[in-house]
Amino acid sequence: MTHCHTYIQALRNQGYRITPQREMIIETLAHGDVHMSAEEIYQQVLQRSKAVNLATVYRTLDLLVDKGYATRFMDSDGKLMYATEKHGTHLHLTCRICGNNYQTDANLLNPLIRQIEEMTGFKADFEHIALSGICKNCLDQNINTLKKEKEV
Amino acid sequence: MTHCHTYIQALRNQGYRITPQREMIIETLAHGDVHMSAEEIYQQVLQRSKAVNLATVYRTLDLLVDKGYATRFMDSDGKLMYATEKHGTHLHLTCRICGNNYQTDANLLNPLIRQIEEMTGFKADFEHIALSGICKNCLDQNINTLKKEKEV
DNA sequence: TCCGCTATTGCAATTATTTGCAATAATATA
DNA sequence: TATATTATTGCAAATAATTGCAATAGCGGA
Ligand SMILES: [Mn+2]
Ligand SMILES: [Mn+2]
Ligand SMILES: [Zn+2]
Ligand SMILES: [Zn+2]
Repeated sequence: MTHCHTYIQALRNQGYRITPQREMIIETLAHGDVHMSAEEIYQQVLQRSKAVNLATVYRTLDLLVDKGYATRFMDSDGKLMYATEKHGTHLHLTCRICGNNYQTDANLLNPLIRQIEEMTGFKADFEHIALSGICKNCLDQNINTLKKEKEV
Repeated sequence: MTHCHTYIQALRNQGYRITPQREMIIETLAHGDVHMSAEEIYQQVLQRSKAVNLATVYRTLDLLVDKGYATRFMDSDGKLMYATEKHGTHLHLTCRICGNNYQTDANLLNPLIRQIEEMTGFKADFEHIALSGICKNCLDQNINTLKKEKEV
């Protein structure tokens, strides 16, 4: 019993109809790579059945994101990527200089999420977040350049 | 001397050419609403001069984001929005149920950013972040429904 | 099992964003 | 100020993502 069945069951309980398209799309995302684009999911589902449409993939992904079962973020090429939260939470650090992507323990977010809840009552999902900044390598290499920029 | 001149000057110092298009686009974003779409900026710049192209707006906004002078996020309609960091840092909380958008003191992020830097050396920008979750209102109203979902 | 209701799909059209390329214009240099 | 260099622009085409609508098919009830 894998987690994609949890999502499917939860959707059914909320009154959503379970179509073969939705099942295949959810299974593909849940069992595939951590991050997948709509197009990648579409191509994989196509190999199983001709009865899918890219628009349906987008709509199903939207539904999953709405429900909080998946997260969406924009990769460095500007394309939207999706991941189920069951693949583990993410904290992406993207370097503005070299473009490298670092992943960090998402537990770092726990205190932030707890504090937001205490202060505002808002219960933030413990999910994928992407922060941009400058990585250690680039900081070291560009320390002089950066100093000059700051002086402006 | 407004902050848009700071960005323009910084770009010049880095060897970027300062064109009237770039000036107008940067001024418009820096002096306009906190969040603006590329299309909105384009329309405002058009009123000043016919010599702008939407593609140039997108390219200039990309440059600002790359340099860390502006941030980009996707609004609830799926459109990309831009804001200069000089408009103040943001912490958006978007409710998955009612769709409302709450803004919170971005200083909440300070400890997280500090901890990331200590652990990884990555210097995250102190910038616009959007978290999704469920707001207090919706939590209260839907507490039973949510409980049921969890049991699945 | 069949039927009716209506959510969901596929398709095509629309909108949003990106990109290649030739023309233009910003800057450095003389 | 005139010239050379090359980054930037505008345009049009490509790609990514969304949406309206008629056809289809889940699912609950007879
Ligand atoms: Mn991720
Ligand atoms: Mn913002
Ligand atoms: Zn880097
Ligand atoms: Zn809400």
